[in-house]
Amino acid sequence: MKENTRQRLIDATYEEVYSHGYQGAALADILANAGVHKGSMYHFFPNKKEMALSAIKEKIAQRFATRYQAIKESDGDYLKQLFVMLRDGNIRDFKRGCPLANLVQEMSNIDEDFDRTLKVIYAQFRKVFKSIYDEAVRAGEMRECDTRQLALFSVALLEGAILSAKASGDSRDYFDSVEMLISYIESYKHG
Amino acid sequence: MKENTRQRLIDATYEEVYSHGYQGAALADILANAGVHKGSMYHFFPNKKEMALSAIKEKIAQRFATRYQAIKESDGDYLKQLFVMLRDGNIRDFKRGCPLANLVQEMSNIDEDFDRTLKVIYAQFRKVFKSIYDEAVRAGEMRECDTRQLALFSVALLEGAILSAKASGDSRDYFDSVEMLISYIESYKHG
DNA sequence: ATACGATTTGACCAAATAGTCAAGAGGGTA
DNA sequence: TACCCTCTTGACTATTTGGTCAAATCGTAT
Repeated sequence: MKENTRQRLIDATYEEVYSHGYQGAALADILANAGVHKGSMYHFFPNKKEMALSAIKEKIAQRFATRYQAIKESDGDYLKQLFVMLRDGNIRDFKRGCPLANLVQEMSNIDEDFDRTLKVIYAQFRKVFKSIYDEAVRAGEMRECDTRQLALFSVALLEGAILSAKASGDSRDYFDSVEMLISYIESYKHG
Repeated sequence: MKENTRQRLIDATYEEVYSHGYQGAALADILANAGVHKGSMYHFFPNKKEMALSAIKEKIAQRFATRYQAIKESDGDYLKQLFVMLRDGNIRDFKRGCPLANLVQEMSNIDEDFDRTLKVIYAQFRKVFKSIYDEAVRAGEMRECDTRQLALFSVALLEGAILSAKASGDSRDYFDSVEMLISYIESYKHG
């Protein structure tokens, strides 16, 4: 039962924070959705902030890692797989945007602990992209280039594309942006 | 005195919301910074939300409009001017990020009134970019292309670049991203 | 069965929050 | 001077917030 309760809290916290931001996340709602009482929550976490940080670390980091790590660790067609993933609208929630970007925008300049935590996750995110490009270069799918820069550019555009769709309320803005990114990356293909 | 008070409230609200987000903006702090008493504020605005929406409209919209409008309405070297602006780090606050993006991320999926207001500003933003590219095409600075798409791509990357710098705490991420965008746009130059 | 640490319960608290309001100050006009 | 409308003052309220705590319960090992 112990791990169950803790996990329900993590899940509910992640959802609440994703939907309303950290500052807008009401502890009462988290508890109601998790079906956990207040005192019980304070048995597992010292306060709201630590619980939110745990939820972020465990949910977002893991999500990014598994999603892109799979591509990196496959045995070929790295770029093709990356493009499939970028084009997949089903893994995105355009209404709510990017969980990581939302939190960076809201919290990075407000709270040091959030800042530290988000820095790590964001760096991981970029690193995974770089790794995929490194593999692609090694496999001869694209020519030698500054993969770190390309990863930065890709992540920036990806985040901007998600933001555009959220701002306009039109998911086509995401797909159009991503399509342009893909054709840009394709210009790095062998040739 | 009347307009003075109102303007101080708008300015202080904008700063507070920019720094802490709307949900984290404390009315008490806004009032203290503006040097205005509570009842006085409620004479000018019906509530906190309307005051914030007014601040957003008046400050952000105007800011974007004037900043980019000037380029659009100049008489040549459109791309060159745009690049100068993009490269200008002095007009950016990398710690706090983009005032528009911050609010979109925080509020678009939470509150309809914010959503409507931000949609308008974001559309304006993209439209100004498109207009600059249209002028550049007309002036023969770049070849015919889908300027709407190019504007979308540019704005997405710009917002992503600002986010990257905020997330990593390193403004070079912004400059590097923007440099890549510029060289991409230059590939549209006549030839 | 008993004991004991890990969990759960829900009432309670202090602080902060946005918003209200009645009284008054100020300045212009008749 | 008297009037009136705009604006200001600051005390007050209702509500929500995150957080505390002591007592009850559960689960398991002895």
